[in-house]
Amino acid sequence: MNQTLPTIKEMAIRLKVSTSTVSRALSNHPRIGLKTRMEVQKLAKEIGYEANAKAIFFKEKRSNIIGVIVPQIREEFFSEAISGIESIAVEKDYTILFAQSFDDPEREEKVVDSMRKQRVDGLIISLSKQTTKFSHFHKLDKLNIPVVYFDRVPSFSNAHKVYCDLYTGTIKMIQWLFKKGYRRIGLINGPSNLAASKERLKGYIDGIVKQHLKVDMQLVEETDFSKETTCRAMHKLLNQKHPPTAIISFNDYVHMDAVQFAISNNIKVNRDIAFVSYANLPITGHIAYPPLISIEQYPFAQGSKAIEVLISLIQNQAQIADTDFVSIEVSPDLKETPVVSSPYY
Amino acid sequence: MNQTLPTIKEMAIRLKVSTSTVSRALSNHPRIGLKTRMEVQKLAKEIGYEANAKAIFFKEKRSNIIGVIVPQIREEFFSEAISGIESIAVEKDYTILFAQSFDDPEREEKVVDSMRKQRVDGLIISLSKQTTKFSHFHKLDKLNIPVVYFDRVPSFSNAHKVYCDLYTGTIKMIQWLFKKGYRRIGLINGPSNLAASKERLKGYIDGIVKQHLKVDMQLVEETDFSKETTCRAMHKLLNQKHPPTAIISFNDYVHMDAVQFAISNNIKVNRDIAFVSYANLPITGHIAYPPLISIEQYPFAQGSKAIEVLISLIQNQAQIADTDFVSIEVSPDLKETPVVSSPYY
DNA sequence: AAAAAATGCGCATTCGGTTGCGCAAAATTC
DNA sequence: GAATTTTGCGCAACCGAATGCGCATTTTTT
Repeated sequence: MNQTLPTIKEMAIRLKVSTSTVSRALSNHPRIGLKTRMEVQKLAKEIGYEANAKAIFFKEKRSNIIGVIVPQIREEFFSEAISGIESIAVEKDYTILFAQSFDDPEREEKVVDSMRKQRVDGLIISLSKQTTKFSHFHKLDKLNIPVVYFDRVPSFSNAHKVYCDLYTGTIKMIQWLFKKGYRRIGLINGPSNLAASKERLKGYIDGIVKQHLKVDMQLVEETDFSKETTCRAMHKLLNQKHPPTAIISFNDYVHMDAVQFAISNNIKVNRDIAFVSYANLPITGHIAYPPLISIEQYPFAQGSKAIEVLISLIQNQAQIADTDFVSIEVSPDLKETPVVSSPYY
Repeated sequence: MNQTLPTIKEMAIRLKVSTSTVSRALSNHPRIGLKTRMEVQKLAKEIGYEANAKAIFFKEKRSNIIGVIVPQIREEFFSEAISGIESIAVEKDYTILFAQSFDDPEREEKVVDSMRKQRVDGLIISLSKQTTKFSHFHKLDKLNIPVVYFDRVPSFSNAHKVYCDLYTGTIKMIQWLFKKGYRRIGLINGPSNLAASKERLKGYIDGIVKQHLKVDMQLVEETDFSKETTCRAMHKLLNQKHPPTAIISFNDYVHMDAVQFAISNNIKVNRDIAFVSYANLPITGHIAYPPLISIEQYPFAQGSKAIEVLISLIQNQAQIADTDFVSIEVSPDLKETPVVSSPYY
């Protein structure tokens, strides 16, 4: 067990030169003679010298570490996004410090604090559902730690953001349905207090209006994401005088529950009623009745974009005025469900 | 923009004491008088002083950072595992440095190296499918960085491991099927070169033998995880003189593809043929035909266990002999698919 | 009242590198 | 051959905190 690691000091002693010479020789400083340089580098290789990154980071006041906080990694959207973030990070020699808020503002504050204490070079975060306080983020400003919000972004404008515009996506979706001949379009939305639900509803209403259809709030139901309330919503939608001929589900999970309910009510999925959804998860490639189309939100791309923005912020920190805020809207697309290979365990 | 952060030096000057006094006052050293202590702590609060963790980590030679490497975060098994790791980490004031190998040994080596350079306090890793070289891990030993392998663990014994014994799980599953009256049990296995496939096959054979049934290799097919080969495997299984009455799929994704194929061949799922699987993913709670039972591998628990072992290794580093290796087998269970709420995007 | 112990604080070193500056020797110029 | 430039290297400061040791005071003990 090699308790003491090789340092430049040791090498300096062994080679009877100063530590500064060793340091410069290792970084190929032209002022160090070729002979000395070679000797130093040879010895370094021999004893397996490796600079202590902690010492350097300490002196240089950077760590090459980027913090990433998402509500829950088990949500496929976020695991894809992190995958995108991580793959760019490795490319650019950054590492990812990872944490989850579990949609709890208190935990979010705690993990943001711990990232601050670790002095990450920058932070990428998708906010918890309930975040209303931003004081823990302001503390980052004092340390000059740039923040890029993604997907669940704050509403104020003085922040760097990368997100997907579901409002427009919803309008596109309704346009698509209209073109296919669907006129009574239902929506199983999420809880009305969520921003994501409001966005969808706004897009839904404006989309309906845009096609010169009548907005009928009988066609809008809510789910709290449990199978029960989704089924209840389906029940209400199906048992009206004029039931919908197309149903938009809040996400692919809700879609699956809705489809199951439809089947058990002898409805021919995508024939009697068309089902469409948001998200476009890999799993939908394996289910019997995937949505006809999904709104693809490109989590991997959003993640990649977010870290690219962040790295440029980090590297140009000095030149950036407080008033330049990056705001990137990833345009959602309508996508049919692709066939995918299953992951391997 | 507060370019210069408060340091003990500044506080020392302002209070006309030495930095050592400030340092000790902040940590409530008894040798510092109560009055001085209070003054220092008051000023610290006022100017929002916070010790520079980098300086401390540098001096103390630890970072409170634990590295975690998995093949792919988008595999639900691993995202659950990391969730388990992260939740314990936050509790114990560690943070998680995260990376993926994407099942590429070269990338694995690269990310292990970057974790080493970052001087993580310890490493948790699930190996890539193809890892055969371990030199990058040996380099960690020199730095006294303990490693805990989980799920995909190496075969040599001198390593700390946490994993799930699928061999036993498979035997249990066959016993369960036998008790339910199934006698012709098929297996859609993964590629035969994978350790995970070998383990399942061994369990399958021994399980069949244990029930005094005859091993019939006609009942064992392979998939490369694409829908096509899974369907081909199903086709072969169904078109024999005596087709299986129960089918074990390699994982829930393969299960879904297999079930889809069965349905399109007018087979009543779980009536004509019983379907069982490994993994027990949250998504199976949303599909129409979940496996009758799944082998639950407790990824969250495995992750939690792994980090607990690692933290104890880190904290008792001095006392631990090189010969004490922890090896924890998480016992797999047979589980019916639970109904779950959908995650929210 | 002298000796011993407790109190309160500062000096200087350490962690492992990087870097500005200076100085001597060698090489070049005029 | 003197002046200038280039080459090669070392000294010492610095990053921000922790800490062993020592030195005065003050307090307690005998």
